[in-house]
Amino acid sequence: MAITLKDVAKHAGTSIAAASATLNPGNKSNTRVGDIARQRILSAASELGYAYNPIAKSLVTGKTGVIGLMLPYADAFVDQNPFCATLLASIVTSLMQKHYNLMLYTATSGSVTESSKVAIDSRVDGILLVVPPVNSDVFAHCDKRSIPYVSVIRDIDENACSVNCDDYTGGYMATKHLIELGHRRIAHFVGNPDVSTTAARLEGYRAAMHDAGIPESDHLEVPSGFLREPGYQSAMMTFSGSPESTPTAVFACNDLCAAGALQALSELGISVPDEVSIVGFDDTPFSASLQPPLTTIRMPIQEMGSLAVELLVNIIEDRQPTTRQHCLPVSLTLRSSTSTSPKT
Amino acid sequence: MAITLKDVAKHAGTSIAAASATLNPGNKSNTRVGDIARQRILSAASELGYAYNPIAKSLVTGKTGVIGLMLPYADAFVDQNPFCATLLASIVTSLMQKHYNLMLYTATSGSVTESSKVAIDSRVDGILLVVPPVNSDVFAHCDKRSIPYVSVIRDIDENACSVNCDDYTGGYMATKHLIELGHRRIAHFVGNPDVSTTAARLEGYRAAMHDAGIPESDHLEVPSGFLREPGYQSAMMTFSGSPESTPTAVFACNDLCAAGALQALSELGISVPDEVSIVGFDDTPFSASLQPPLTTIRMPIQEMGSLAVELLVNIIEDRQPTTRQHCLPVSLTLRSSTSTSPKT
DNA sequence: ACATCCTGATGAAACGTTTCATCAATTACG
DNA sequence: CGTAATTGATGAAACGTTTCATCAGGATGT
Repeated sequence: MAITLKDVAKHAGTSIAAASATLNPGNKSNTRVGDIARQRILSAASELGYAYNPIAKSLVTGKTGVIGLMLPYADAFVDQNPFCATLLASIVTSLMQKHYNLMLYTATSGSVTESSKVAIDSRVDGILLVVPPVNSDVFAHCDKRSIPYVSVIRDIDENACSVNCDDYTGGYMATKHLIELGHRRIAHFVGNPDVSTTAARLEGYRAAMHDAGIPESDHLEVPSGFLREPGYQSAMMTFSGSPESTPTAVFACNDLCAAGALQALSELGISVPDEVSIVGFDDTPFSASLQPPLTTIRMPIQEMGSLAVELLVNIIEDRQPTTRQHCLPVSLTLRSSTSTSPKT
Repeated sequence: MAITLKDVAKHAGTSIAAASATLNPGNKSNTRVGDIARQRILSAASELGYAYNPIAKSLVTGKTGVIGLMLPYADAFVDQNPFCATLLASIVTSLMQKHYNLMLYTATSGSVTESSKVAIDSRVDGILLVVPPVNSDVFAHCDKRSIPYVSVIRDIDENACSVNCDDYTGGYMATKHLIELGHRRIAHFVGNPDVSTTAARLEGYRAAMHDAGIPESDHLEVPSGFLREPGYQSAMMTFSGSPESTPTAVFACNDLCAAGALQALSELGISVPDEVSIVGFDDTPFSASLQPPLTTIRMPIQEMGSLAVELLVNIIEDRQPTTRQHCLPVSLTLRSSTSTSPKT
């Protein structure tokens, strides 16, 4: 049916080895082929419409040129969080530059390990694990099959590679920004406990509060989540009480959560930022479209994606990276959702 | 190095064929294996830690169990339009249910054909082409290699499968909604000319205007685009003139464009919907987070994704679909960005 | 003139499956 | 009881590459 190297070789009157060496860029053999033969092979190939079969190559080389990307929380993260799209775009772009292809896997929170097995079994050269839940044992499975991996947005043991951003400092900066605007009663809408950034951002918040000498009684940690809906709910609960005991500012665990809070406050008739200030975390393209445009902590999402790819490809190609644990800096993006405390 | 079927067979004292038939679900051969042998093979496999090699299987069966997804406009569409994320989530979910894996490819607008060749050459079983530019000859390449494909959001010739939504009716409904609210000077922010939906939505707009007997002079077609920035620019241009000659409503080509317009109007101090009404198109999760929440035409994005997968898998598995061209209905989602015309 | 080295080239052995053709032994059937 | 069908099982030939080992001949070096 399909045209193979054998057909091309026969048509050109050369050996299969010569045809392989000529037509294939990645050929590592010491097969040499002269100019006359090369020309004949080339024209035979184009004449017959030869289509190269990477499957056969993979079988012998043991490499597929494919890396897997595991995105958990299929229903929520991929669909709803623009952060995911930005990361994905960055990863796929970096990967194509390095001539790797991308196999995409998703999982629900309970099935990360299970789904990762599927990925591992499909013989990818390496795998990128994004936000792997804290209790997951994916890493062990990768090790067992000796598949290289890089974890994105989750610290793991020091032998493995990971790419993070400085969530702790981000939490600290966000909170400090609000404190400097004169706020003292500052709520933190806390993320999901199975994501490792949650704890880091919370710690940053607590540290900033303590460093400013704000008493525990003014701390307000509201269990929330990384989606719009929990942000909405948390804001509804927090701001339905009497105005005196209510916080004047919120540090939301991410922008989506902040968007939900914004919506709730709008419905409650509470003005942002005049009555309540809000800071988010992520700075996705859509955060600037919110009304008011959201002050937030900028995560270097694109850089994280390309760095993760860089690391993984290095490991795959046997260039062990010097630094294995990366923590990228964050910064404060000032927009219009924060202003001085009304009680100052 | 790795454990193969041969190792398992030797350890179990059976033939390779028996081991293959036992350990592999998709085995189509007539090889029969009894209970005793089966048990020995099973335990040998788990004892040795046998890892199945799909590459070898693909080589002989000619199937990879992988379908390719081509997302063009890598820099803009994937990164910025939440519509893309929703579609992607739907596709990958449907695909996993059918036990296919997803290989993701992106391209810039100029390189769709080029990038698709990469996809085709990597031996996917089929390919999903999303929003293929109108002048692209990807289809021809797929045909040449006889790779099945389904086009999403673009009509093509009647032999090929495609999944669309009813853009024409959507444009008509959006415009008619504004007309029924008493608006007569209604602008349409037109999308990019290389996307086939652009023309359909524009036609719907024109038809609704004509059917309402609104004179050509009240039509206002502003070349814009599917992103936030062009929406912003178009609104800035349109609404900087004197209020009398200015439209009282806008039908934006999509929600992102509408978001940009919303931003511009907010900066110009023009109230939505009190002074100007806006309708979008797509209804992505984020459109409800805009301020005011956006009235828009709902595209059945998830259904389109799963239908496209359904069709493609059917073709791959030799069940020719009865209907090849699909056009899914759209509906009007009423939110707060539209109200009666101030001039009524 | 002899050993050495490079160049161009080739045949064949992998890689790990699937599956076809074949076979012996058992069971079913009329 | 003889023939046919079924069951359990196997060896070996694909699938389309890569790459190793080998070789002939010409050039080079001493």
